[in-house]
Amino acid sequence: MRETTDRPYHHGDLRRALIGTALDMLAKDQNWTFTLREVARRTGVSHAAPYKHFRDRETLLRELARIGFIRLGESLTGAMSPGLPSTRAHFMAAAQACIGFACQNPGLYRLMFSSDADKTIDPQLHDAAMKTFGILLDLLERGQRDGSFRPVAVSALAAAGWAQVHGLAMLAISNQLLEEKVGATPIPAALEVLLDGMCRTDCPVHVPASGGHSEHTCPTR
Amino acid sequence: MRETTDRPYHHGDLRRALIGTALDMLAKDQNWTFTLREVARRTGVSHAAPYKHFRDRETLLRELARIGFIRLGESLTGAMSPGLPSTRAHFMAAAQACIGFACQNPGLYRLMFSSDADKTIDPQLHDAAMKTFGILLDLLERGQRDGSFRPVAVSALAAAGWAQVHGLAMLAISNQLLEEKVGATPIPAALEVLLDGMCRTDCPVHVPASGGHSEHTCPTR
DNA sequence: CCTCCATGTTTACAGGAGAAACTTATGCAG
DNA sequence: CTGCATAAGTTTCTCCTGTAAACATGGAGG
Repeated sequence: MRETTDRPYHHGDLRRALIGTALDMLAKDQNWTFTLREVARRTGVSHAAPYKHFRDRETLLRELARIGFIRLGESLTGAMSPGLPSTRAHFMAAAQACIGFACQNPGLYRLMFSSDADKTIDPQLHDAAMKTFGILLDLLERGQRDGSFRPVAVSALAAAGWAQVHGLAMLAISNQLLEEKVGATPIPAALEVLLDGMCRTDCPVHVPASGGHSEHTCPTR
Repeated sequence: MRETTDRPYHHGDLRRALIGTALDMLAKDQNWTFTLREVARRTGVSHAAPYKHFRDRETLLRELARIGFIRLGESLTGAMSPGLPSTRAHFMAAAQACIGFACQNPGLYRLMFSSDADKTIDPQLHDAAMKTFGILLDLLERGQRDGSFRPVAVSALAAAGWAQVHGLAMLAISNQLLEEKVGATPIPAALEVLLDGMCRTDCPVHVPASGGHSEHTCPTR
């Protein structure tokens, strides 16, 4: 990469360079509040140059989000090493990887799930998000096949697992998981509670088929 | 309230009026991207007038977040009518109320949990957030006392429940709960799964003792 | 060699944050 | 009642952003 040396008027691959700069800034900031002009500045081009590659600021943001989903997917698959003892352990590893990704890339993570990254506008972004979500679905279906997870609708498990992980991630990066509220190790603790609800036991609980939830008999201690 | 009639130079209660206008805008927008000038404009004062009441834009945002926590708390207590059959049902009602609050006030909800509403800066905001969180804690402790919830560390239940509800809320207001991903009724379905993990059964599962396994320190900015 | 065109740059404009200086009403001392 | 200190609003200013339009440059194809 020739960076500060020549600058031959035509950058060569400005699009990629802008994305790289923006990702760098996003990797440290919280709020993806970076300004397009500063991205251009740090990339060493004029403030209007980015408009030759992205129609507007939001188009760049969506592209960043798309890359974020791809990277998150890589983190997830990387975390689920086949050596783990159970599907439950796989879920745990994937969940922690997802939260770890969020903590290491708070701005990017927030962007990915913000309404600025509107998936109804950009089909490629939508595809990337769906593909990453598919990793979770695959894991859940595998867990149901091997008897680890309860035989409820897989979409229910997906909603629960996703919401839990996303919620922990968002709370973590917003610094809301204060010890006075949720203890010293809230993330594994919360995940264990959820997994207790997802995992099969020898006394299966009700099936949340439609609206009504059946009565729970809680034996006295 | 004399609003558009006289305008006697001194508004009378501009601070409250600004907050009201901002809340109105927040109640409809998604992104609390409102500009301070527009708040002033809609309130009918000059663009610099707000600075007599709020040091800067973020100070106003924190005040809005504080009010949001108070209102959310009212929603929660209002939802837990004493007629409900079980503590589990109380939790379910409170969770749905919280998510409903978020869906009706997406901008405000997002603001409340964003890093723009930095609770380490404003003690009053911190207090309001803690007070609302206390409603959840009380519910969980009550549930443990009456035998509904498992006798694990209450902070684990709190982390799990909070993350689940917050995650569902954030996903819902970001329009991420697409049916193709999580089914038609993801919110009750996910909550039931979690509650199965929180509630006591005749075969209690393991205890996630506080000797946490993995490290997840999130760097604060 | 000349000309086209993608990719740069400069210039221009509307709008926002916030600071400083100015204006108006109000309350209080005498 | 007079006169001023002060809180609260207004005007004006500077610096910044997004984005459009006009202009420049240099490599590719005739």
